[in-house]
Amino acid sequence: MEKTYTPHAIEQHWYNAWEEKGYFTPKGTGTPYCIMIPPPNVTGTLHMGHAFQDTLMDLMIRYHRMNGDNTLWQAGTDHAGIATQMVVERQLATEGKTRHDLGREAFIDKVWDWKAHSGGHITRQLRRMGASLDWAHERFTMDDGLSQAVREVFIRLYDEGLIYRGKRLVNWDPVLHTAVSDLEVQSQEENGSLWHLRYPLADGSGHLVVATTRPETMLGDTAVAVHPKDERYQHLIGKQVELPLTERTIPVVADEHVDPEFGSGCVKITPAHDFNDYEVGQRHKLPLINIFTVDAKLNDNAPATYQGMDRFAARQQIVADLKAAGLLVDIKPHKLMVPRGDRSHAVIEPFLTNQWFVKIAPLAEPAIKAVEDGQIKFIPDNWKKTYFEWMRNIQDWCISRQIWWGHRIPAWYDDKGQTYVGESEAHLREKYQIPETINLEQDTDVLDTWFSSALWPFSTLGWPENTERLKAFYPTSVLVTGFDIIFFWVARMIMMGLKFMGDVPFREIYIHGLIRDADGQKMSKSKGNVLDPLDLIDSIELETLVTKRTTGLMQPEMAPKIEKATRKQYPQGIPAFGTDALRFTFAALASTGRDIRFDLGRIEGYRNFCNKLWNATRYVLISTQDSDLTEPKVALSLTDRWIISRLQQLEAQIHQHFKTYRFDLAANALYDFTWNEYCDWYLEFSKPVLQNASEAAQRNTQRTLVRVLEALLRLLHPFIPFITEELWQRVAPLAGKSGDTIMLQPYPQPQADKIDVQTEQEIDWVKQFILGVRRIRAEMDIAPSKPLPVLLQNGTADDQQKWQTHNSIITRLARLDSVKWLNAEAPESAMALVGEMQILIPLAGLINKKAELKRLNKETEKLRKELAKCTAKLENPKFTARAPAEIVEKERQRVADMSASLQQLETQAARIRAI
RNA sequence: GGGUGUUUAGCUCAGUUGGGAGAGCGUCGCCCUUACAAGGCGAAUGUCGGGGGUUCAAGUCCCUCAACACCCACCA
Repeated sequence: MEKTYTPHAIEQHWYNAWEEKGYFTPKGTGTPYCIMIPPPNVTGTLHMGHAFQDTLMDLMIRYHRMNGDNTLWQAGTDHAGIATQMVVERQLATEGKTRHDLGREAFIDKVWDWKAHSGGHITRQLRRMGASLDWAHERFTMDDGLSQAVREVFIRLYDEGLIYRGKRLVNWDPVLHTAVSDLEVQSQEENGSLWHLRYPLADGSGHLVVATTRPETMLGDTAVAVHPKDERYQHLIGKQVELPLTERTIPVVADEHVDPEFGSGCVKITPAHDFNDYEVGQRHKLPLINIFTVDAKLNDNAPATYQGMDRFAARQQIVADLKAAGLLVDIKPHKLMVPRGDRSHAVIEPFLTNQWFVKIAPLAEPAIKAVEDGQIKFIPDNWKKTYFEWMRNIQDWCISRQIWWGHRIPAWYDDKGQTYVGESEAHLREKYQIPETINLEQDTDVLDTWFSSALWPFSTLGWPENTERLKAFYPTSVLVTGFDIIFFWVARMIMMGLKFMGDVPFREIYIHGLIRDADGQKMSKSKGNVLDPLDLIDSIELETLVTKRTTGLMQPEMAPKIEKATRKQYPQGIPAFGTDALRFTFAALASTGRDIRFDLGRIEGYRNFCNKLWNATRYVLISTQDSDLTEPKVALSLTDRWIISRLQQLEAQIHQHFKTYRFDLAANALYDFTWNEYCDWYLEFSKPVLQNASEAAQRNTQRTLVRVLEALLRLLHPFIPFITEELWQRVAPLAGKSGDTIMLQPYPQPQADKIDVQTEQEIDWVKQFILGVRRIRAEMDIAPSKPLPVLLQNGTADDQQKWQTHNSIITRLARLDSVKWLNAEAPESAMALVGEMQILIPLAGLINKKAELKRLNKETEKLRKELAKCTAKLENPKFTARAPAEIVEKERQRVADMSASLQQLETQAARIRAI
């Protein structure tokens, strides 16, 4: 076995072997356990958020698979409509073409082509993470089955009146030429101006002043509104004003929407280009005048001089023209929230178009109830508040998109504009007896990507067919996702699941935190602080990292700053830590309800942990070579029983932590047991046994070394699958285990009868003894190599018995020379206490008197403080009267123990002083 | 404006029903002790954000203030 752990040598090999042998496919028997992967975009590359999320899912999946459940982790990717279309369009752009040059069909072929060649990137990366997804049943949101499910859902919702088409004001992306949903609009604060414009009254009796951040929309104004109770403007209500730059006059209306405190208290109303104004327009039956084209250029409804101008050019021109006409009163700087498309970053325009909507209220109601009733639980529980907040204020969902890549809306129109919704043109002609002479045109729109994602928990399992997989795995067990898509995805899956399956899509929703950089900043390309999980696994040279971080920036001027920071933070680049270390880090940091700062120090520490495990295994293998490890013929030793007992306690904890999604606590418990109990103590205990003890005792210890390690590897496997498989292959045969893979071995279950509290206490005594000697040695500056003579005094019969049992271990681990029980007066010594028993190390030649006094003093002080606190508590009559009896008793015991120790320490100090 | 979270050692974070403040990293000593220097042994370190309250007892429960972070909605 190699002396040092090198992750690369083992990872690739084991993953391929697992996948080839079909270990990721559900075994078909046992309790079903299922997680649906949140389908990554087919265009995507794995980022830290994915890596974290997928690690958590793989942990649960491997845990349940080992527990014997019928375990499915459903694989798949999302067609990601706009994102994918943009990728392919960008590619076309390099050839100087647009999608319109190709036409719809050829373009879509091109996208499929792209998917076939480049679409598998992220699934390959998932494999590098060790994710045990059922690749054999991988799905894609646009494959035939899922497309069929999408049509079925659309048609059924339409037939029930839950999908409708209407001309509405929607969020329009003038760059992508499509409607987007409310959720896809990101508002951000930007600097703008508030223009104060004068509108003359039509009767020539004066004017009023409106304030606006968007002067160009004035060309679409159809009213001015004032607050009905605003005393300043009572006389204006019902009058007409001349709309400057146009030939039109518009009315002054009274509406509650107006805030008299803001601006001038008069608001221009543009119903076709503002959501609030639209509402006002509806209330007052105002006409809607659309002044924009799909590119947000001024259209034919605008005066001729402005037609064809871009909205921002038109703004400047209109302001200039108003100024020239003496109608510009004031320009004030003003901060405002600008709505931008989350994909194109273009300023979103409220725009009047025909779109398809899902009537959401009837679907939301049962979805709210499911969470209220606890049929679905959020973890952490708080997220349900966010969920309710949104669901109770939910708006109809605009599901049509004017792009090409996606599920085509299954609606056809005849020449008279009659709408038919159905499976296909042929079906419809059949169903409605439409002769071929009547032309049917399919709607050109496609569906919002999230429409198909909403069906993911059942469409992937074969719905609308009632397949075996669907029966077995729906509802799924848990959904693991980030808070950012609770609205986009989680809520919509719940609504669709309840509607079409009659049951919730998952029983629990585990919401994890965000991975941030070491300074707590969000990772983003523009900040140049992105870490690539694959670089952490494989390593990356500084120069490559710098190049990676500084190319393709939206703001290239940031490059020098990013380069400098990167060179400073990673002067040596990033070393290879391996997948297991990365996974363990994610697990260890995954406390619930908290974002994670990812710090290289942590992953390094856990890489070292893997190395520790590697070397411990090496020791065990070396120590058990050619040994007979059959059933023990004599009783196990106390140290053997101790580590076995500790192992049971660990196993119980791990199960508990999985149940409560506390992967951090599970990882810490495993780390602690492996390093601080198994390696630091048990392996050390085993050394004297293997050198000196009887053959039977040796065999028992060898057997225990192997068996505990074997169980430990299984416990660790969900966290660090590669190294545990590699090591298990070597250890398992010695432990009498057979099987092709650790992946399918049973997860260890605690056995209550092997928990032995008394033995744990006894070994604790041994540890205290050894630690006492080590402390004196270190603080007295005695060379670790020098064996020490020790005298024992004041011990009980029990202490003597324990010493008898464990003397060889203690002698070795504490490096003792000789040990004597003392009845007579002790010579001048340094002292440590184990309970009442004194461990004395004679001063002669070894120990500095002053140093020992100082050391005793320090311990005495600490004890005295603690004792004072406890005594005060006990002297309080209210405490003894009201606190539970066992708490009072515990305090009394502590005071007794501390007083006894204190007295011994003081006597010892006095003795040394007297010398 | 509405909502949610966070604040514990130098740093990153645990702290389960209120009952002796913990871990990792870092720091400081000593050590190449035959599994491991990616290591071993030992040590130091806290007005648990501030204030108030409930309680015999508060990091933990309640109120309040502050700082930071995030989400939703917005004033044209």
